Amino acid sequence: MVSSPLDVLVRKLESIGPLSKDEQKAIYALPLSIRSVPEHQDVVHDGDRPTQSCVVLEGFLCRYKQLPDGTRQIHSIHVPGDMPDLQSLHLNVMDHGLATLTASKVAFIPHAALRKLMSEQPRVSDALWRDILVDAAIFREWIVNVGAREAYARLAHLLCELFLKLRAVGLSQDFTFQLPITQAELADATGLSTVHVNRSVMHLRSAGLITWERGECKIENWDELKRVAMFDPTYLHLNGEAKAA
Amino acid sequence: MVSSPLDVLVRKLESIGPLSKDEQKAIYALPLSIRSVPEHQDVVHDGDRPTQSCVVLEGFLCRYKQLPDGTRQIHSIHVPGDMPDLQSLHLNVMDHGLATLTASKVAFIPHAALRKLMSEQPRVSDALWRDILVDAAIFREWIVNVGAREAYARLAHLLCELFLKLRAVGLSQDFTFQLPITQAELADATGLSTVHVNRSVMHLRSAGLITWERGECKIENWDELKRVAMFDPTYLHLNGEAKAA
DNA sequence: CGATCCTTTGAGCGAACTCAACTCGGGTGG
DNA sequence: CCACCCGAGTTGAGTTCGCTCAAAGGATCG
Repeated sequence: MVSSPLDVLVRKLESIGPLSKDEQKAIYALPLSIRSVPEHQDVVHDGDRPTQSCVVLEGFLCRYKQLPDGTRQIHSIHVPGDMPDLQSLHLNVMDHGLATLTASKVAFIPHAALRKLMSEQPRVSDALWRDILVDAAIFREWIVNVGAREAYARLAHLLCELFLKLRAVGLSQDFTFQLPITQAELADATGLSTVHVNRSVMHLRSAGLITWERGECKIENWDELKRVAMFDPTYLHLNGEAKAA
Repeated sequence: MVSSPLDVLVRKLESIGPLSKDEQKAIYALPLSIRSVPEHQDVVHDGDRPTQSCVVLEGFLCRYKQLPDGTRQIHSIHVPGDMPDLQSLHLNVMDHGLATLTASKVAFIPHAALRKLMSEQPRVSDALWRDILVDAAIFREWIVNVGAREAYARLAHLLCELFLKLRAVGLSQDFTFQLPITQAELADATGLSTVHVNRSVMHLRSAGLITWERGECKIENWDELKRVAMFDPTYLHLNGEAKAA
């Protein structure tokens, strides 16, 4: 059993659909440049024209836009295994920023190597495309989240999603996962104020749905959390085994 | 000059990047089944497993989700030239519905024919992928819209986007375009109540930014509308000529 | 020429916001 | 080793944006 920095990427892709040993090997053979990035720092800037795409190896990243009036809206949170700027392969210019939420380790892969891989390994290509499409499905659900759910349910939904994403790559046991981000960042992700995020988190705690201390979050009542979140995991398009709760 | 029902699709794809005559011919050669759909009717249901994808030829469609509590959130509005369920090519199950907002004409293309086209015409394949990626970019902007903009700016932004999308396929002259949808539908798209949409629309009118009568909308002050909307068209990834305002 | 759907307006309410202060824990330097 | 400092979390009070409920005008169409 080989161990590669890209194991987590393979696990992620396999959470959507299986890959053969050969296909996995082709992924492991990708040329990488690995970089450690401190917290709260841009990995890719809005307006950049990247020539490589990145894979999250460790830590949490987010994609965001900053409006002229100063508000920042986070529109996705990325965990190990994600490729948050894969779209730069086809869209030349970044229409948003990509930043670390926590100190992270990120692998960069030149576009040329990715294109070569995708043309030589059509099933890997399919897997990457599916990944992008699931990403888009998550965006859709986030529109629903910020547009249609009240604060309490909105927070609950975000936690449901993060939990399943992390578990799919083996980063959660017993309904427990690392959540080393601030409430202000949750606020930017949910379109709420920090104060109101705090009140909603307190409410989730007092309702016995979660605990969250020192960056570790535990879901204490998964069924009830899903219910108040109106959470339907279909949009994550996880395969069977990953889906079973 | 041939005229094909898919002209509008070619125009749409060319608004993102050019296509050769051969590539256009390959698109025109796609097998179609064209269907007229009355207003307010599902074209594809949530949970479906489509074996074909569709192209909007005439009318307005939307993608939406319905929550258990009854609220409907629209997460995209589609105009002629759009392929609103292209993702079903790679994601088997629909995680949302696709419905007409107005009486529409829709062309269905079997997945098999699309796959064949995409394998034989790599540049058409690229164009379709770019289309999907622009779609995802629009989702991201909608997250920002419902999450970070106040009602007035939110409506303004939606109008800016619709205008540019319609103009890109030749469906707008002189800042005028058909907008035959109800305020209740705008409410579902913006995460606002109908009443508040109405007040915001009235405000846009009284500020001299738009007129909107009998399904026809005219932008009276494009610069100011863009400004109040905090509208930056980068995310639409339109090519140069289409971008020029 | 009702019937119906959409828009418009009024009034009161409530969820979420802002501003501000206080707490707590961890880090840092004197 | 302790004082302090800073960022994050927490809590209170007042405000506001957007919501609900309700009803009155248009438009459109059998």
